[in-house]
Amino acid sequence: MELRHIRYFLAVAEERNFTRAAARLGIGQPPLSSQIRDLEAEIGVQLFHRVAHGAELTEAGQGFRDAVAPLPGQFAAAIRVAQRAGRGETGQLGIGLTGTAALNPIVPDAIRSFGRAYPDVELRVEEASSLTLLNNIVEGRLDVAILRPAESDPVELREESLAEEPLVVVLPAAHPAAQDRRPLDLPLLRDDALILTPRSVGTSLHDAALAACRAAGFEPRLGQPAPQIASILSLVAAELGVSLVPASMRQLNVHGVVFRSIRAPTPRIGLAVVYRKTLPPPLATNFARIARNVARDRR
Amino acid sequence: MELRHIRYFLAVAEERNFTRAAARLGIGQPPLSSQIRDLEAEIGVQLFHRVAHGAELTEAGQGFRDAVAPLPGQFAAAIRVAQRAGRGETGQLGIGLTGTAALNPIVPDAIRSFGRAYPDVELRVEEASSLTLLNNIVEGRLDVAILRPAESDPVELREESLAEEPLVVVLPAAHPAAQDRRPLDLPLLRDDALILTPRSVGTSLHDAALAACRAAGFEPRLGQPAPQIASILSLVAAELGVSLVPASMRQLNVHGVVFRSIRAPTPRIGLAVVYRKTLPPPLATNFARIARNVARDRR
DNA sequence: CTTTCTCCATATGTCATAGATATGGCATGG
DNA sequence: CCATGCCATATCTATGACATATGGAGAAAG
Repeated sequence: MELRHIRYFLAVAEERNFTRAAARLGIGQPPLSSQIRDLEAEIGVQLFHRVAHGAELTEAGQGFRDAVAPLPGQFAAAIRVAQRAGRGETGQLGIGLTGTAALNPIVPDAIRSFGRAYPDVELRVEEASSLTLLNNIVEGRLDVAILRPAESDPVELREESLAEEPLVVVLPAAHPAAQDRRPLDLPLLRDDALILTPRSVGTSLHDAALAACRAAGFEPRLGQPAPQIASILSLVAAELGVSLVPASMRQLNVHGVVFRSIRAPTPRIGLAVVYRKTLPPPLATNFARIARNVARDRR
Repeated sequence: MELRHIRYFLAVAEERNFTRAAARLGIGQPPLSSQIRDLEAEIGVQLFHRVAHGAELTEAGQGFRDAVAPLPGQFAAAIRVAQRAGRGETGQLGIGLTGTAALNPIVPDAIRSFGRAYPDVELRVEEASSLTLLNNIVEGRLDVAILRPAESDPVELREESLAEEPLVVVLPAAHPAAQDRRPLDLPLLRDDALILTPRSVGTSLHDAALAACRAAGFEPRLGQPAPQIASILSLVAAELGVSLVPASMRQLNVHGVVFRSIRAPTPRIGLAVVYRKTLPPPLATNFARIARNVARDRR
């Protein structure tokens, strides 16, 4: 049995007339009769009484009609579902964020915009280190991520830059350089311990901070490693050292720390949206597009 | 799109492998590839990622699978519905009864048996005059009826006799013949008014009663007509006359009336199940069969 | 790095069958 | 009684579903 038989059957059931039903279906009457006869033979039950003035449903035909009437609509609905999913308007989207990326206002903006543009998409947001996120995307556990891009990121991923922001210095409130509000000369920190997350957590910020110090002409002394970005601020507040962080972390109001911008050449760090180059979920590219738009409008 | 495409799609989606899916479907791999390609072209969306080790569902494919997975089962269910209805195991059955037929114990027995044998059939029982019932059956408003058959019943109906029962006389308790318990000689009633329903309500009992009197050698005097069978007893109790009724009406305990059987040759009246000769609903023939069985077992 | 295996796509031929056309039978109605 | 409307049968055509043969590409194995 094929959908064709159902469509033909329903047409005859509605018209109560083979000839008119055939016309409506755009075929001749004999093939329609033949198809209905085949259908009846297959299910072993007569569906129509052929009477002089047309065709009447039998009891079996009525039951059959009730059972199959919704089927053509379900076929059509399935097609629409597939098309919408193909355009990336439905489904699930797993978004990954790193600790510092989540603090950049572009990120909540982008997620909010996406949620409005694709209300039928189920969002799943998780925070993890850059390396975890990149791995998850490569292996398909995650669709897209916003993070700090690094040279070492896998080549099979597409990274689209969203923004660049300056690094700023974080000092304990009691630090001698904490009172000055002017841009700070990095070499002033040459004697302080530099608190960073381990390079295994995120290469980008780690490398950017080290590179900034070296560009300023000194090799920093590394202090205690911080397990996560947010805990850098706690360690600084505890006067265990100083650190360099993206400017957007200024919005974290941690007691006992002071942020100071850095005198030119100001080191900068990027923010990028990342997804698979091959077979990207349509949702992922849609999300990336919206994130780019949000970033552009903010610039 | 045809059901075939759905079956093929679901097989590939499950096997994640065109070759195995084709084997399971009993066709070759190239035609399967071709059918899937046609399906994708029709809905304009790629459903599978063709990768080295097989085929993976795209987002669209996953949505499509969720939407179409139940369809093959629904086709099968529709076939079963039609087959059951074709065997007369489901649907509605309209049963008509005349006033006197309803009193014969065969009738409730038959309805009860049918309800047990076909629990999925929705029963609709109505009581009306023979002529109304016969008309309703001819015109399709009713499927089957149990009534007192008459020669004048439409030939396009099939009547299957269920039983015959004797007529008995109904007398007012004060009637001179009411005391005797032996079978009564009909001519004893030649001076009493005979109370009957109008011939337009039911020819059978009307004619049978008149015929019995004439066979007994007298022309009865007709009393006031009774609108329904049951009201005959009330009119007799009111001493407006006597009547002849089927023996099964004895179970009506109306105060002030006495039943007496009739001396041979005892007039008899039939009980029959009636349904259309042409295009009888399967349920109607099933009901008639059960009614015949019940009647046979009671004999 | 080459070989081999696996799997899907392409190419081509065949056959089943959906459908067209022509016609006949059977009711109903003027 | 003939005209009309409707469905069934008969026959032909052509689309397309499927089989067979082959190619190409990636992964696994040597």
